[in-house]
Amino acid sequence: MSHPTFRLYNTLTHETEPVEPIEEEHLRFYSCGPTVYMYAHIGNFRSFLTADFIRRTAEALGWDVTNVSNITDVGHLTQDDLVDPGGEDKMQQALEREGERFANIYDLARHYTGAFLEDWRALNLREPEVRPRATEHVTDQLQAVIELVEKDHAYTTDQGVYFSVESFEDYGHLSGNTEAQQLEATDRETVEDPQKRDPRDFALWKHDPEHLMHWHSPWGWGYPGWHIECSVMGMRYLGDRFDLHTGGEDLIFPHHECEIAQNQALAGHPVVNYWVHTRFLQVEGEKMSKSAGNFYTVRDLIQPGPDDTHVPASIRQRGGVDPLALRYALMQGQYRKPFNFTLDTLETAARHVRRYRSVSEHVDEALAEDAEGPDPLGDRLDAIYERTLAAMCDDLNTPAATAAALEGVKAIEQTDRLSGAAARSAQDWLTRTNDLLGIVASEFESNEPHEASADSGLGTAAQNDAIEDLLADREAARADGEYARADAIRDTLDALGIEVMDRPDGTEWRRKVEL
RNA sequence: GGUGACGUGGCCGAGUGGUUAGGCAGAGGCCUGCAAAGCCUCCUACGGCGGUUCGAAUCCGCCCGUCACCUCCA
Repeated sequence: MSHPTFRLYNTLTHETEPVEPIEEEHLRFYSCGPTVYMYAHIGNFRSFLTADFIRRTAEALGWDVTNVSNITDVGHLTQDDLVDPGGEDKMQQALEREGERFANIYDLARHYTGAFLEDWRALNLREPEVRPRATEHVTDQLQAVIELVEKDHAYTTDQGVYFSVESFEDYGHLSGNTEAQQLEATDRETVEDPQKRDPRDFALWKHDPEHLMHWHSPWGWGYPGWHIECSVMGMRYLGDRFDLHTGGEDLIFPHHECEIAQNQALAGHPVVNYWVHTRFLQVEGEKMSKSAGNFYTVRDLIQPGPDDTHVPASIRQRGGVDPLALRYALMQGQYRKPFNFTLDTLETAARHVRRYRSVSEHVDEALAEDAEGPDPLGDRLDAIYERTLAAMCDDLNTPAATAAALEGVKAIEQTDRLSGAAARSAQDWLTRTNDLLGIVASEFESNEPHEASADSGLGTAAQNDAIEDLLADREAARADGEYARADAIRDTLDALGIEVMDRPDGTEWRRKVEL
């Protein structure tokens, strides 16, 4: 079967280009990961999801994938173009804010790293082949800085080491920020390093023996600049030529611009062919911010605590939404366009995810029965899958892909009685669709003790028994024509968040998804 | 001020020259004891002004608006 061409928008060229891996059918790419100083929010994961879809699409095409995704566990200054030893960094601020929770900065990093990985699995993102930590690669970073100084791409001052932007003529290509005076023109409240040669120069190493994390270097105790870690870890694991690099749109400048300069200065040639950036999302039409009250971490939505009052009560009361619903909701905008995340979208997503689960269960039942009969679904579902894959290959058009896939759900639902052959086709389609989109079933459930949540269709055995008892009473009442009593029982169930559905072949129930 | 992205029906969002996106909400119908769920039908838009063309949401120009980055941020 011939596959569609995988195309992605390349920030470097401003064009949507066919993805042509350097090694045939082997995509190698680097994804900028989080700084672990707080719980990751849904915007962070929109960006990580982009990397996950690049992986899944490549795998669906039969390619091998090597993905490196870092964890930044070094606290970097809030102004990385200066080496101001008086400044505080994000992780240090977090530690001071949460001093009672953590014994030191490493404790804090460990905690948030663990939480991040939990969220990652909950949202059904596939694990990268390599997940390097910045703190474990400081020696590599130091060596890179030394090399840059030796090659005259960097110079030292009393306060640290700077990359000399002047030494790299292509600086500004990625972002379009080519004018030095633009950077000078920006208001800066911090004290300049008087020894800095060019306002655009950025720090590679900061001299600061007082920093909570510090390492020994030829320039005394200190810590590395922010941009150098990704250059170093990328090339360490992917070599000095690899295909693609992802990140949020905010990283275009300065982070990726600086990374390109470092890479090229070190390697002597371009290192990365495609740069892919995910746009920020908004929440309910506004920039997500704590002050606006629309700032959601992943765990705010999938397992909110009773004190998380900024989370809508409807979500808190039901113990959070299905993580796959959050994943589905985040797919309703293409990564490269502005996306307005709303609770309405989340609720719709929860319904669709439940629909997939329901169809999946029916297919399982039909497989067990394995009835004789034709297979009206196979060809239809194959065509739907091809359209889904084509949408993903078209610059990760996830809204179009989910729209196409939903037609497959309908096709299965509309089939009155699934033969064994039809069920096998349906099962095969569900598996392929889940491999590509990750919205049918979690691939990590076995790793994680999944707490029974309202819309997982699970629930405690005792609860389910009570519901079954009520339904039995209702059935008896209906059989006796006592509809008033039957409807009263239905109202009781409804108040418990249970939907009752009388189908031709019997009564079914499920938990509601209204948020 | 500089750089870039984007503007589609009540809402979310596909669609790059001529033919239905889809979903959500809403209306009607089928089914049901009544509901719910599901299914069927309906609701037909492209920021504004010019231009190119037989024909533009789709190409070009200008304008308006929104968002983001230029300072930590996915």
